Amino acid sequence: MASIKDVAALAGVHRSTVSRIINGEGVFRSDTKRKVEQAMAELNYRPSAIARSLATASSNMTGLLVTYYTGGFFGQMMEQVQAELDLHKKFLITAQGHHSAEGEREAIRRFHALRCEGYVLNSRHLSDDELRELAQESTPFVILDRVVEGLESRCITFDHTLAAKMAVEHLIEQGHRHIGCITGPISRPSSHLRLQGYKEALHQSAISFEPAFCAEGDYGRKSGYLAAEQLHRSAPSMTALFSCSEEMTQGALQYFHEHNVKLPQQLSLISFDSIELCAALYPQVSSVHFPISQMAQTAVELLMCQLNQTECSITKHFVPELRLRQSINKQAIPEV
Amino acid sequence: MASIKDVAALAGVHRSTVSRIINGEGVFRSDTKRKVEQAMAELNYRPSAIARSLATASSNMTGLLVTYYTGGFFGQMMEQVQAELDLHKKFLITAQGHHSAEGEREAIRRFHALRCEGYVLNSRHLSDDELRELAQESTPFVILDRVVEGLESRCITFDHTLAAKMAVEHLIEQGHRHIGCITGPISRPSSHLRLQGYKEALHQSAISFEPAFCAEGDYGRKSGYLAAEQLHRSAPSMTALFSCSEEMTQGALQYFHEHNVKLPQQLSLISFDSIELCAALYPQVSSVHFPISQMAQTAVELLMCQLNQTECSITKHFVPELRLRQSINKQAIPEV
DNA sequence: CTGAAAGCGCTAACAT
DNA sequence: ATGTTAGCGCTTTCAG
Repeated sequence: MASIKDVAALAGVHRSTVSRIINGEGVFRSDTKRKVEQAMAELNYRPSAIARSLATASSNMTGLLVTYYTGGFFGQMMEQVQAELDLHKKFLITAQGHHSAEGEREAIRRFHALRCEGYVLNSRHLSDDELRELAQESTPFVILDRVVEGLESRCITFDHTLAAKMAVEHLIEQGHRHIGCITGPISRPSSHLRLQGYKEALHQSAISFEPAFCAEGDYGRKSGYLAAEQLHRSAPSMTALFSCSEEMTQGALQYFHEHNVKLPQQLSLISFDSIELCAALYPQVSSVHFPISQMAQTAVELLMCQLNQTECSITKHFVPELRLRQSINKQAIPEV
Repeated sequence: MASIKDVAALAGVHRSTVSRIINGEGVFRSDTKRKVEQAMAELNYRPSAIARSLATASSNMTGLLVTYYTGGFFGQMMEQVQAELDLHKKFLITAQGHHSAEGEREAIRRFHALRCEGYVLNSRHLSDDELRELAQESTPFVILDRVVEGLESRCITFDHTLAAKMAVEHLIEQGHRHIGCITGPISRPSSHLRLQGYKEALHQSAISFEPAFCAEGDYGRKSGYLAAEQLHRSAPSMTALFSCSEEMTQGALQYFHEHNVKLPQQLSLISFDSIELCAALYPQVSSVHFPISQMAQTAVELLMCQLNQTECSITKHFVPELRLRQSINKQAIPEV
């Protein structure tokens, strides 16, 4: 593999001249420039990003931690982060946390070994303390979709509670009073927040919270199917349902289809949605949109500001948006 | 950031000793080892993968080219490739080709700049010639899901034609004779191969090929919806349908749901499937499975063999497998 | 068993 | 406008 030395030799100039020409620093005699460019072409020379990193003490790499590569949600994140990094001519290094604190730690170790200049962390399992500790070190990072006390300036956040509340409020406005909920795993903070929003909406309309109207899933499709089954049994009077993830919604729809529950005639449905899967279901499902793409993009922008030490006043907090589709019916409000 | 020098100084030994201890090369006095390990811990030292790359002339990085990060298909590929590379303690560098030859070229340039030791290419737009040219250079690579003449030893392949043929044959065995097809974009080789299989199956049973029974999509969901609509009009006698991608199948199902076409009562359906999306649809859709995960894993194995110059006799060719689900009905075979 | 020295490919003062 | 020199953090002979 040709190195800068070979190019210099072939062009009959010094390495540093080649380096300068590559980086467009300074002014050169046009024939020197031509000779060098010719030599580079001839040797199919590409500067080694690695050697350059070492020399400049900057790797030009950014680490992105996601839980998995599969699933549209993480795909969106990677896509956006890559696009934004491309703009800044930075390399992307991805790693998976695999739903464990140790996995996430390992990912960060990898970024560190590669001397990434900054990280975008969609961390779900590192404790707030551990994250605060990490903030003591010199590598800047941004936390995507999580609020960590003391690290507010690095957090890109979304109001999960409000989102859930808006969804359920909408159901209530349509006249529904018997509203079920398929939650995520209760152990996960985001699930907790969403359940909270469900409860708040009910409370606000003086509808009592019934455990029989809740079923816990794991955000996965299969669990949505099972949760739908459970609710079908435990809450036969249910006329509307709020599902905390698009995958679970898909599973639930599968169950309802198999058991001849017609949407929206017999049951209205609204769902959390980040990757616009809800529009792909049939019937198309109304949703509250969780704008992970924009959040991911913003995360990179914020990180770049930190890297350049520039002040930037970016919106770091995102708000939900209702997207109404075919899955909701009005319910006659019962005479009291 | 602490360097090996700092560790050496703190431990009171030479850099090279530290290096040897890190890499477990040679034998050391136990107290030297202890001192060094203590110093490393104290400084939170991690060797720089970059400096190491430069010194050893091996980056330990592998490049993976995919078209996009989104979409379950590419997610699967990345997931498997990462898993396999983890086993070999290699770093993964991903890049997107964005459905253009120039995009794919740019991705490879990036790998080259990073001095990746090898590439896994899911290339769709580079010409065979360009790939053969690339093979002249010193970096080994493996081509995932494509056959390139002259590069057979580097290709991990799948029999798309046979897959399509098996799917349609199954429909025919169930008594269907009026079978539609939603194809991928005709310009893409894989689409062409699948359409070929459809035609072969028909031909083999003496069913004539009718253009009105084919609609072209772009492998995306929306296009599946539109194709279903088109076929619904142009081929009203159709009793069974073969869809060339799972996303298009999802779109088609959406259309049929909206237009009250019952599956499998009024229409039987079979689909290509790689990420097991078909089992998530309702009704669950029968499919021919395209084992992209295993192929991706195998691609890395093959690449590692090439890197280590070891002979390995891996199965490079994969075959389709039928997965029967709820979407197919028997059709009474008409009396002739 | 450990130290000394050279070098990987590049950049960045400092000269001239 | 270009050459000289040193050095980034690590590995790898070669000594001893």
